[in-house]
Amino acid sequence: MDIAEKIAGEITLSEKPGKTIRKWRETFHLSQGMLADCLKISPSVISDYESGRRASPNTASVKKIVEAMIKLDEGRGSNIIKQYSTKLSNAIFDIREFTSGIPAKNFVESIKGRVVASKDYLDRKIHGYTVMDSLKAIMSLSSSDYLKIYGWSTERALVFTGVKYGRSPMVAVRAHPLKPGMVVYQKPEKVDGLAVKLAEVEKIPLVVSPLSLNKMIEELRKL
Amino acid sequence: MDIAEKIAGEITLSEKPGKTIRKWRETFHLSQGMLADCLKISPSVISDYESGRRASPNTASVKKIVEAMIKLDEGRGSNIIKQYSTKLSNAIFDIREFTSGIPAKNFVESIKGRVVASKDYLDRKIHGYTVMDSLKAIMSLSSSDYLKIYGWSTERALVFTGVKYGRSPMVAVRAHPLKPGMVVYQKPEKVDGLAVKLAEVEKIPLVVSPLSLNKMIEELRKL
DNA sequence: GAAAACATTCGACATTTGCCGAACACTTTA
DNA sequence: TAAAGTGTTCGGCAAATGTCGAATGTTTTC
Repeated sequence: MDIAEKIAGEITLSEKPGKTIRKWRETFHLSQGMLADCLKISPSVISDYESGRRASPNTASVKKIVEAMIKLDEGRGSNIIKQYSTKLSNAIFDIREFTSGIPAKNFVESIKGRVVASKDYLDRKIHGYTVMDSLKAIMSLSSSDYLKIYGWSTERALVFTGVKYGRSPMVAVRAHPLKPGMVVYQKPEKVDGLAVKLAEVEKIPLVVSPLSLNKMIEELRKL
Repeated sequence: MDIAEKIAGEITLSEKPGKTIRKWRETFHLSQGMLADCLKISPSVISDYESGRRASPNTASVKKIVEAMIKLDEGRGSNIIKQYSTKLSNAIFDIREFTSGIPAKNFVESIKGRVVASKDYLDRKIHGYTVMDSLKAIMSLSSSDYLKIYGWSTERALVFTGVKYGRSPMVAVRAHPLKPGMVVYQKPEKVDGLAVKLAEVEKIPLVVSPLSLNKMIEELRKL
């Protein structure tokens, strides 16, 4: 279930689809002109929709509009979800997007990591990372905050510090709809068997790094 | 986000809306005739939609169809999510919807429960419950499966058995977008402090029952 | 204040949809 | 096998939509 589906569903089920279209356009901070340009149609079409001149747009039109809004937001690198990031908690030590994807293997090497689960899934690219304190993150971030730690891309490594056995982070990852490209535990005492199993089921590489927090961030900054 | 929105969104975003309409109609085990009767239209209309004769149904039609499907399933007391319960892992011991909401306090009393967190939020109604094995559920249910354990209503009690300290279930609840009306631990050894904190943050009553699994189910069946 | 950006209204019209019902086809039940 | 239940196809047609562009209005920027 992604955001496109949610928006499309909401528009479709609305008594006034046009109003809902406008609501979402404004949420994305898009002008009618931008939307119309993206769709290569006249701006008056968007205005007609939003005013309710057409009481019941067809699915093809709604689909095009929703997809255009998402595409435009993506193109600006500041999606609506990121706008809500201003209130990040102090659970996050570092969060970065790479300018281009880093091979997962290189990422693991940079933190002298050892893969303990889903080793077969290291052929992917990592587009960013988030370093956070395990307990604080779980304590302070509810499910709707998770998109904050994912930043622009879910193709990222979630790095948990303050991990003893690492069961809770993997449970949280398991329960949440969005999945990271990799999970890293920084200097755990030991890795919990259930965490390994959950990582295998989710096909998410689970990596252990022996570096100190500062050293690890230092190395990640070099990527 | 409810299931109507998901279905409507999926239909709208589909390249072949008609096929998706059919998929969901069959998922609900409804005949075209039933759907047509409910909507007071000719069955051939439904057939035309599903065949794709109309490439792009309008939002009003999709809305009516989706709402009719949901209404018909409700009227039969066996919603589609419940039907998936037959394929649920053996993590689920019991799942039920009440015909009307039960006061949370009565629910707690029936299982001789003791509230250990969010006691102030017991003024709500509980519309159903799901009894599951904590570890098995976490292991076998990913985030998209959570709707299975929630049944038709999220206003339900999630009852976890096989709980030692109860941290993982609360972590999972914390991470997931949908929140239950109550969380119950059946005979835990002890209750983990973080679990209590998470329950307080989420404003979800956390209840401990001293009953055996069978005894507790027996009592819940009496509600 | 002027220009640019953004938005609205509305006539027009080709195209598509919502819906009907007749005729037919297929599947299930007794 | 016959009847009942379910589904399909398609001609027909009124209504609605997608879209244009001209004319107009509103807001923002310099």
